[in-house]
Amino acid sequence: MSTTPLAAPRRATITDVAREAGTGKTSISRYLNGEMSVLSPELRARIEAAIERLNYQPNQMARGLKRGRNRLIGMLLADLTNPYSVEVLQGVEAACHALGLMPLICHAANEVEMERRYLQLLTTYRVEGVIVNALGVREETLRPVGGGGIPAVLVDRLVDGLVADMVGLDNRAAAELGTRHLLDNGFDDIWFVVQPFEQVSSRQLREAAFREVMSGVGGASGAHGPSGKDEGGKGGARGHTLVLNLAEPAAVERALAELDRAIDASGDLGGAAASVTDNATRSAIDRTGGKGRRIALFAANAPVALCLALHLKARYGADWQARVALLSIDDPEWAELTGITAIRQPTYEIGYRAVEFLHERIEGIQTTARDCLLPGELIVRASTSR
Amino acid sequence: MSTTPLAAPRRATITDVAREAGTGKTSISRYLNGEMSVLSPELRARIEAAIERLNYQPNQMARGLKRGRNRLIGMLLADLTNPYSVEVLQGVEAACHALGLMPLICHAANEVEMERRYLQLLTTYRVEGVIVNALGVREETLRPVGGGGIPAVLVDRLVDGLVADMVGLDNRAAAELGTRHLLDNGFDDIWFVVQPFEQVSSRQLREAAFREVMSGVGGASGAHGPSGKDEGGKGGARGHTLVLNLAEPAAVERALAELDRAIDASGDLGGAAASVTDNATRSAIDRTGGKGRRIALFAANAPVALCLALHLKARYGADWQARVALLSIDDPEWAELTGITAIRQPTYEIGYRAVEFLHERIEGIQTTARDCLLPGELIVRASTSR
DNA sequence: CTGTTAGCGCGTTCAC
DNA sequence: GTGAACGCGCTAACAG
Repeated sequence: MSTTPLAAPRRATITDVAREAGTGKTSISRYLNGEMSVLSPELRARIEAAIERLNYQPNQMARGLKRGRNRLIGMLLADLTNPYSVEVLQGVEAACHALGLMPLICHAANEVEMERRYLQLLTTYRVEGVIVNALGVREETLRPVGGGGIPAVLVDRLVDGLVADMVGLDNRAAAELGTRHLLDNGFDDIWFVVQPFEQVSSRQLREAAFREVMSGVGGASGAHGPSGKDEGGKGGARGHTLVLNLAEPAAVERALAELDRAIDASGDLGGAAASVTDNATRSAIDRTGGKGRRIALFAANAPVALCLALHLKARYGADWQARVALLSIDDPEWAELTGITAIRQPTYEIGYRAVEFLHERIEGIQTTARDCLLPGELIVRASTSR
Repeated sequence: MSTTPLAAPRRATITDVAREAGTGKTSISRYLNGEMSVLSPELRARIEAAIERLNYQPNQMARGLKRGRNRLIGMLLADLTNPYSVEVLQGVEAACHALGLMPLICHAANEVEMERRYLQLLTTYRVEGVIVNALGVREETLRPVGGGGIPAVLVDRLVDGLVADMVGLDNRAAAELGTRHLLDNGFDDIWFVVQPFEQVSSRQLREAAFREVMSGVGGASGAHGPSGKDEGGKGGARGHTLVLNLAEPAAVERALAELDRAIDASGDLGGAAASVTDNATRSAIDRTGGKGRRIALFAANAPVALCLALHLKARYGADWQARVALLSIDDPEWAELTGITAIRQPTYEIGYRAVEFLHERIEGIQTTARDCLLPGELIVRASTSR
C-alpha cells in the first residue's frame, strides 16, 4: 500500500530521462542499446541514476516502429485443449526467452474463422514471424504467411500450397513403432482410429504408415490411396482404419458402434490377469492367443484416445481394458493413470526447434524449406504388455 | 504457389494508400476509423479500391503509439499445464474478441522469475491492462500492476498487498459443497489434500471452509488459524488437512506415506460393488458403514487429484477406488474416465468476467476493488456415490 | 467535406 | 563524446 502510489503517473519517456540526466535523447538511446563504449563513465552514471529515479522503461512499440522490428512473433495454435499444444508451447517460450523474442499466443479453438482473424491480427501488429499449428485447411486462409509474406514455420502439420519450414514428429516412424509393438505383443486385430485426415498431413502419414506395416510390405513405398477401410496382412493379422470425426457427434456414435461390434465379436483379451494390476510383472506375453482374436486400438492422438477410453469405459465398465488394448500417439497425463501404452512426442523440442528455425528466417537465411522430424518414444504400459 | 508472390513487397503504408487514392492521409485515417459520414461516397470508393489494390493493413503499433492505446492486454498465467488455466483462457479470448482486445498470453510456468520478467515485458509493450493468475507470492513482484500502475484484475487468487478487482470461484461455497456431499454420503474420515496454502488465497479459503464444516460449526465465523492438522467434528466424523507440496518430491512422498497409513488402517470402503461399475445405479447409500471408517480424499485442485490418483493406483492397483473415494475441485478430462466426483469451476465465465472487469477499468471506471465469486457445480460420480 | 500541420516515443544520421 | 534535426506510420487539431 505504501509502495503503490495511487496516482498513475504518466510513464516517463526517453525525453524525460534526457532532461533528468541533463543530456540529449541520443545518449539515452545509446545507453539503452548497450553502446557503453561511446559514453563517458560520468554521463553513463548520470543516465543510470535518472533511469532509476524515474523508473523509466523504454517503449517497445515506439522502438519497433522506428527500427522496423519489434521482436514479436506469433504462435497460432489450433487447439490448446490438446495437451500437445501446451507442451509445444513450453518449448516455444523457452526458446523465445533465450532469443529475446516475445511470443503472441493465439488460440484458434478449432475454428477456421478464428484462425483467419488471428493471422490478420498478427500481421496487423507486424510480428516478425509466425509459428503455426494450422487447423489443416488449405493455404487460402494462411495467405499473409510464408512464401512472399511474413516468415513462418509449420508445426506438426504441413499446409497444402504453403512452402515453409516445418518441424514435428516423425509420424511414419512413430506409427510403425506402435504398430510393430502391437504386432509383437500378439495382437492380430488392430484398429487404427483417427480423425478425418484428408486435410491433415500428420494424420495422413500416421495412417499410411500403419497400413503399410499391416499389409506386410515393410518397405518404404507409399501405398497411399484414399480407400479408408480394412486391410489384410502379416501372418493373418488384420488392420482396420476407423475415422472418428470428433466434431460430429452422430458420426462418432456410428464409428464407435462399428468398433463395438468388432469387440463383441472377438473373445476376451486373454485371461483373468488382463485387468491392469501390477505393471511390475511385464513378463513375456502369451502369444498362443485364447479363443478369438486379440484386438487392439491404436489411437492417432490423445483426443481420439480419450474419446475411445470414455466410450469403452461406459460400455464395458471399469474393467474395459480386459477386453481391448489401447495404444495412443501422445502421452496425456491420464495415460499413466489408466495404464494405456503411449508414444510420447518430443513436444518441448518441437517447440524449441520451431522458434530456432523461425529466428533464422527472420535473420534472413535463404535456404529452401526445411523439415525437422523428431522421433517419438514408446512408453509401454500394462494395456498392451503383461 | 501462384498466389504467393515470392518477393516480400514492403508493406504498404497509409501514405502509399493516400497517393494511390489521390488524396491525403487524413481521409484514409478517417476511413479506417469508420468516420464514413465525413467522406464523399466518391472518395470513399477510391480509398476502398486503393486499399484493396495495395492489400493495405494499418500498422497497429504506429496507431497505438499515437492514440495512446494499443488494445493490448496481458494475460499472465501461473501454470498452463493446469487445465483450469486453459479453460479460463477460452473465456478470456472470447471476451477479448467481443471487445476488440488482443490478449498477450504469458506463461510463468510456476517460476517467480518468469512472472517478474513477463510483467516487465508487458509494461514495456504498454499493454492497457493485465489479467493475472498470480503465482501467489507477495505483491513485491507485481509492482508495476494495480493500484497506481496499469489496471489489473486478479483471477482465482488475491495477492497480498495488491488492491485490484478479482474474479474466481466461490471457494468457501465450493469446499462446503464438497465436504457436505462426502458427509452426506456416509464418509466419516475425510482428508483434505492441498498444496501449500500460506501464499494462495483460494487454497486458504477452501481449506478453511472444509475445516469449518468438519468442526461442525456450520456458521460463517472464520475459524482460521495456521494449525494444519486434524480436527474432530460432526457426529464422530473426522477431518484432516494434508499438505502436498508438488514441487518437492520428498515432501510428497512423506505426505503420501501418512495417507497410506490412514488408508491401511481403515477397512475396505464398503462392499464388492465398490469397484466403479454402472453409475446408472446411484441409489441411496448405506450409511450404516462396514467395519472401520469410510475414508474419502478431498483434493483441493486437479494437480493434487492427479497426484493422489496416480499414487493410489500404484499402491492399491487398478481397483484403488474400492478402498478410497476421491473428490476433486476442478473437473479435468480424466475425471469422467476414472469416475471420481468433482466440483467443476465456471472457468469460461471466470475468464470472460475478468476481461469485462478489466475493460471497465481501462475505460476509466473508478469504483473500489470488486470481487466476483462464481459458484462451482458438483458432479457426482461413482467414486463417492453408489 | 477535405487537405495541412503537428506531434506520439524513439532511432538515426550528421554536424558540433 | 554529444546533441540537434528528421523520419517511422499514424492520429488529431486546425484551417480551407
